Amino acid sequence: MATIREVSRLAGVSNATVSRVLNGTVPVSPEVTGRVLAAVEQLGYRPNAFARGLVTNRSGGLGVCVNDVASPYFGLLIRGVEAEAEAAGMHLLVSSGHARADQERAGLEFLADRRSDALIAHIEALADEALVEYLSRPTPLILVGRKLAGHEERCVYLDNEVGGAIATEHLLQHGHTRIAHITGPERFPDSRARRRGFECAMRSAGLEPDPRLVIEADFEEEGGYRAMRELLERDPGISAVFAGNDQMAAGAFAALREAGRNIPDDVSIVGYDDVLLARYLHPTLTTIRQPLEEMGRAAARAALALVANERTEVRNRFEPQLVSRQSVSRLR
Amino acid sequence: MATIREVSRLAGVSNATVSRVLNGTVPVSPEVTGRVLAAVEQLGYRPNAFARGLVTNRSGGLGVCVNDVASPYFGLLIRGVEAEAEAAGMHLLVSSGHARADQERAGLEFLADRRSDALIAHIEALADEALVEYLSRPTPLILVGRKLAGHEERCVYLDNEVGGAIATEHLLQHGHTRIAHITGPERFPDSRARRRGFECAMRSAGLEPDPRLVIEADFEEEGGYRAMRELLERDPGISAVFAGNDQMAAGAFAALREAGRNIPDDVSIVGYDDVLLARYLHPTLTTIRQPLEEMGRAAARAALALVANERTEVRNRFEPQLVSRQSVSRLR
DNA sequence: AGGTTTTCAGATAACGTTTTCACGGAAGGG
DNA sequence: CCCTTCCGTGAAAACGTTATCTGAAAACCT
Repeated sequence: MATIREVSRLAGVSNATVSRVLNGTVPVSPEVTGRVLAAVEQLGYRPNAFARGLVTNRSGGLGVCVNDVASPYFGLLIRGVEAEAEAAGMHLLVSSGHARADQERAGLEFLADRRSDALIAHIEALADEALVEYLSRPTPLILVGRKLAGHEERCVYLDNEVGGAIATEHLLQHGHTRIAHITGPERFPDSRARRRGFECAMRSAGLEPDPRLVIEADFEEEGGYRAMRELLERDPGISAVFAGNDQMAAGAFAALREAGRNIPDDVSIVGYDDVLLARYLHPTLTTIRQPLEEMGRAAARAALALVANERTEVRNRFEPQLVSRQSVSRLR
Repeated sequence: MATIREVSRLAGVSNATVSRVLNGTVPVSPEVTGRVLAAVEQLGYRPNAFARGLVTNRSGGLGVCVNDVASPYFGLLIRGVEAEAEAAGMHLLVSSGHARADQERAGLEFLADRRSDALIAHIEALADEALVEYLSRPTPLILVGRKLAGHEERCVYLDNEVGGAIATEHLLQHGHTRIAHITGPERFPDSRARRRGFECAMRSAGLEPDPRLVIEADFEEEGGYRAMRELLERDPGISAVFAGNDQMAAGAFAALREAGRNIPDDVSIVGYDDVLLARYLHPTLTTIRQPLEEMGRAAARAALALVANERTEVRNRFEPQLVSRQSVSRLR
């Protein structure tokens, strides 16, 4: 690979001048600029990112730490981040935390060590205190999908309690009262918030949520399937289900069909997230939309602002929104 | 951030010794090792990746260029790459090409400039000649989902023509003869190969494929929906459809349902890819499985072998496989 | 015991940029 | 026309590692 020195020799100038032409930091005469550009072209010169980073202390990289790159949920999030990063001429470094504290920790340190200019992380396992400590480290960190009290400006989040309540109210409004709830893993703050929303909405309607109708699953299709079977056994009279995410709702679909129940005539279902598959299910799934792509963009903008040390105003708080499709009907 | 010099001063040794302890390149006495490690710990020292890269010319990064990080297809691929990279202590740089030649080019150069140790790319728009040229560049490149004649060892691919044929034969075996085909964009080699497989299988069965029953769409749900409507108009007597990917099959589902056709009793459908949603559709989708995650792993292993200059034997060629579910039935 | 090898650790030279400082010449002001 | 300001350029000093080259002491032979 050609170096900046070779370019400078060929152009008959100093390496400093080549640097100036390429970065546009200081005006250089048109004549010299032309010679430099020609030499760059001729040698196919590409600046060495390591050397540049060593002196500027910038990598142009945005670190992203999520659970699983292949899940539709994170796919959308990353797409948003990527769009914003690309527009800013930055690239993405990704790392998976797999929702395990040690791996999340390793992922964050890994990305920071590689000198990401900033980090965006969807952390599920690490405790609040640990995260607060990370917030004070030199690499700017934006948390998405989580709200840290006292650090809201560093978080891009959505009120899952409100989302859980909206989902539940939608079912209540359709006349349902025996409503079951399939939650995500207890250890995820999101799961707990959605559950609180569910319980709160039930109580507001004068109904005491039956603990036997709340069952924990794993945010996966298979878990939703098993949970639904268990629920039908516990109470065959269930007329509606609020699933903690769309994948579990899809599993519940399968279990209900297997039990000969029609959706939505016998049992209504509301999901959560509005990932792609919600529109592919049959009947299409009524769900709570999280504007994931937009949240990814917002997180990226916030991160980039921190890097540039700008006081850009970004949107931190997003609202869950009901997307009404075909999986809910009025109780007969 | 603490530097290696500060660590060396605190430990009362030279910076070279600290480097040796940390990298284990040369034996160092236990006593000195202990002092160094203690100093590292005390200062919270983290080696500077830029400085290290500058001298080793390694970044520990694996560049990945795909169309769209959020699509289920690429999600699986990336998951495979990521698993293998993580095991090797490398991290992922990702960039989107959006299936446009200029962006694919920009993505590859971007990643190479950032000194990825190797690149893995799913290139759809760039021509073969351009790719061959990239193969000769200093950064090792592995192509996935594409076979470059004469460079098979640098490609991880699947025979889409065989896949297209398998799908079609499956429908033929169920007695169907009026079979339509919804292809992906003509400009994608994969689309063309699947189509060739379709036509080949038809001819082998003594049927001349009707060009009016082959229609081009965009690999998206919406495109599949429109294509299916158009097909029904052209020939209401179609009894089976081979869709170029699962998303378009899902779109076709919607169009068929809208037209009052039952799947699979009135119309049978076969998809392609076996992404997550194939199992969520109702009825579940019979499709051609591409072992994407495994292909991602193979590509990563091949790339890592190139970096290490090893002659590791990796699997280049994968076989498409029929996954029989509920969307195909015997012609009545 | 004397010489030779081995072992461990220090000094220092890269690596390829950006940036600071200095300097000569041109332009501008009185 | 001289003095000052400004502009464009070059020389050289970082930036923080790893790796090479020495050197001193310790261990090993005969």
